[in-house]
Amino acid sequence: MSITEPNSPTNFIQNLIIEDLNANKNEGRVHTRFPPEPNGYLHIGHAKAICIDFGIAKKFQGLCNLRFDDTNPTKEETEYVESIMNDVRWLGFDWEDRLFFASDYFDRLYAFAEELIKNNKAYVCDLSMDEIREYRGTLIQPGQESPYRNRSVEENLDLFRRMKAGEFPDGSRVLRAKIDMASPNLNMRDPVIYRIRRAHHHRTGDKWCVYPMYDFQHPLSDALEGITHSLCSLEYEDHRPLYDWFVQNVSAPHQPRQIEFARLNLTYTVMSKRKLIELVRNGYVSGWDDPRMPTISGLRRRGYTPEAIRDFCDRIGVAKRDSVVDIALLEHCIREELNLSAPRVMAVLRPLKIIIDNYPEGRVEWLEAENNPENPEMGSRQLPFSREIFIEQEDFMEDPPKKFFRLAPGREIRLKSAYIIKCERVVKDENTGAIIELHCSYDPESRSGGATSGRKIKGTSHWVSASHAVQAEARLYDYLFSTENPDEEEAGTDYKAKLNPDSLEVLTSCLVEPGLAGANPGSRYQFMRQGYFNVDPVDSTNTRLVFNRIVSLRDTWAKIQKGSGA
RNA sequence: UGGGGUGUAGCCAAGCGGUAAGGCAACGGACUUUGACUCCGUCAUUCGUUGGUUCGAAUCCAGCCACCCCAGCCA
Repeated sequence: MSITEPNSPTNFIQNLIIEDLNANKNEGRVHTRFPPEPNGYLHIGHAKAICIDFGIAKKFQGLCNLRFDDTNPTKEETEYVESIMNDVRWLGFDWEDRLFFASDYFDRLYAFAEELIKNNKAYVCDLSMDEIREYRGTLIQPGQESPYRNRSVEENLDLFRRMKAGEFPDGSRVLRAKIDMASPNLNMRDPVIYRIRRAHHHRTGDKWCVYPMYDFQHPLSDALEGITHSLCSLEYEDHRPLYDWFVQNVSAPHQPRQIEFARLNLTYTVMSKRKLIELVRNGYVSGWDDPRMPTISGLRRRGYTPEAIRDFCDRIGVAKRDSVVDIALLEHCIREELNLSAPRVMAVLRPLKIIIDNYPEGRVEWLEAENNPENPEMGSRQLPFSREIFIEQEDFMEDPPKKFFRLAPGREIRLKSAYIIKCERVVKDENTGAIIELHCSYDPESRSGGATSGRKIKGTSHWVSASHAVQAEARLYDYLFSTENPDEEEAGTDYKAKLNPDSLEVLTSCLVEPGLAGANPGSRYQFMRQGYFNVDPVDSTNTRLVFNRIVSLRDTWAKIQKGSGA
C-alpha cells in the first residue's frame, strides 16, 4: 500500500485534511506544493517530502505545485533548478503546468509589503544587523522596540520605495513587520521581511535590489497559488503563528494551512545540505552524483530505481517524531524490486583460475542458463564453457571450516548451469605459498539440465570461461560514514572525522560473462552471490565497462563463520 | 529560567476509552543448480515515569523525567 494509492492507510496529515474536508473548508479542494530552494541537489529526504506532497494531493484527487523558493539570490543557481526538476520527474511525479517561482511573485509580494506599511503593520528599520540582534532579546528575556518602530506611514512608505529604488546601500535598512517585541516566540519579535541585497538573481537578474524573506514570502506565495495545505518540516512549527499573521494581515486571496512533519534521517549518512555541499566542494566525494551520496542523483547513478525510492518513502510513514530510519530498509526496498527484475548473470570479482584436466582442450560448449529462476518470463541465454575457467576466490578454501560447503581439496561443487567439478590439486607459488590455480576434474554426466544431472551437491558457484570472459571494473560501495549516526555529538569530533575510509573499493580485474560486453549504461544485474550491480551510466564507454554495486545480497559469510565457530 | 514540539520493541510506525496492526532488523526451521530468494514460525502482559479518573487507560487528567527545535538581513 502506498499513500499514492487510494486505499492506503492514513497518517496524521491525512486525518487533518479529512477534518478540513468534513468542515467544508477550501470548497473541498486539496492543493499542496513542493517548495525547494534551488541551492543544492535533492536528496532522499526531499524524496520523502515529494512523496508526501504529491502523494497527499493524489490521494484526495487534488493538485500539487512545484514552486522554487528563490528569494535569496546569493545561494541559488539555474543548475540547481534544472537538477531539481529532473529529479522530481525521475521520481515519477508530474506538476503538469504548475511550475512556479517565488520570484514570479516579487511584484505582488512588494505590493503586500506596502499594504502592511499603509496599515501601520510594518516599518523601515535602520538598526544594524548586530543592533537588531541585541534588541531582539534572548530566549528568556523580552526584546526592546526599535527606535524606528514608530515612524509615520508616510515616512515608511517613502523609505521603503527608496529602498526598492536602490537609494540605500546593502544592509543599511530593512523592512520589519510590527508585531510584538515581547513575544515568547522569537519569530514574532518584529521579523525582518525585506532586506537590501544587490545580487544577481538567477531569474530576475538585476531588476531588484530588495528581496523578501522566507517567512513573508512563503505563506503569501501559498495564498496566491490557492494552496490549501502547506506541508513542511518540524523546524517551522515555531513559524506557524507568523505564517498565519501574514496571511491574515494582508489582503490575501486565500487562507492556506501549514502542517509540519518530521524530516527524514538515515543511518550512516548525513542529510543536511550544508554538509553535503561541503563533501562535494572539498572533494570527499566525486560530486553530487557520487554513488555513495544520499542525493537522488547519487542513488540514481548507484542504480536505485524510482519505484524502490517511492516504496521506501511509503514504508517509513509520516509522523512528528524525530527519527533515524535504518538504511537497511532502503536496501531492502531495492533488493525486493531487483530480485524480480534484474537478470542474474555470472561475474567473478576476484578470480581464481581453474583448469579442468579431463575436459578436452579447445572444446567449447554453449550451455543454456536461465536469466532469473524466479521470473521465468525473462528467458534464458547461452553461456560458453571451456577447459579453463575462473571462479570466485572466496569459493575455495584449502582448509575449510565445518560448514563451508563450497570447493576444497578433494571436494565437489556444482558450477551454476554447467557441470560438477572436483578439486584434485592446488598449485601454489613456491616462494609465497599463494594459490595460483586449481586443477579439477569434471563429471561429464552432471551437465545441467541433462537426464543425469540430478546428483545433489551442497555448494554451487558462479564462474566464467577464461577465454570468453570480458574484463570489467567493479566499484563496491560501503557506507560513506562509519558510524550509524555521524551527526551525533561527540566532544572534539565533527562529522567529517567519521567518514569511512573504506567506503569505496575498486576492483579492476573483475571478469564478466561475454554477453555483458555491450550492456546498456544504467542496466541492472544480479551478480549472483556478489549482489546487485548496474552499468555505470557515466563512466562506462565502449572501451571501459564499469559496474556499481547497488547493494549486496544479504551476507552469508557471517553465517558460515558462525557455523564453523571460527 | 521563555516558547514550540515529541516519547509505543534494536529501527520506523498504527492505535484516538474495550484489553498492543504492519514493515525493517534479528532468531529458529523448511526449500534451494549459489548459504541468496521464497515459505513457515518466534519476537511489547505492555506503551518515558509517578499518581489520579473509570467497571475498564497506550488512549482522559495532573505532576515529573528525557530528547528535539527557536535568539540569520538563510530557507
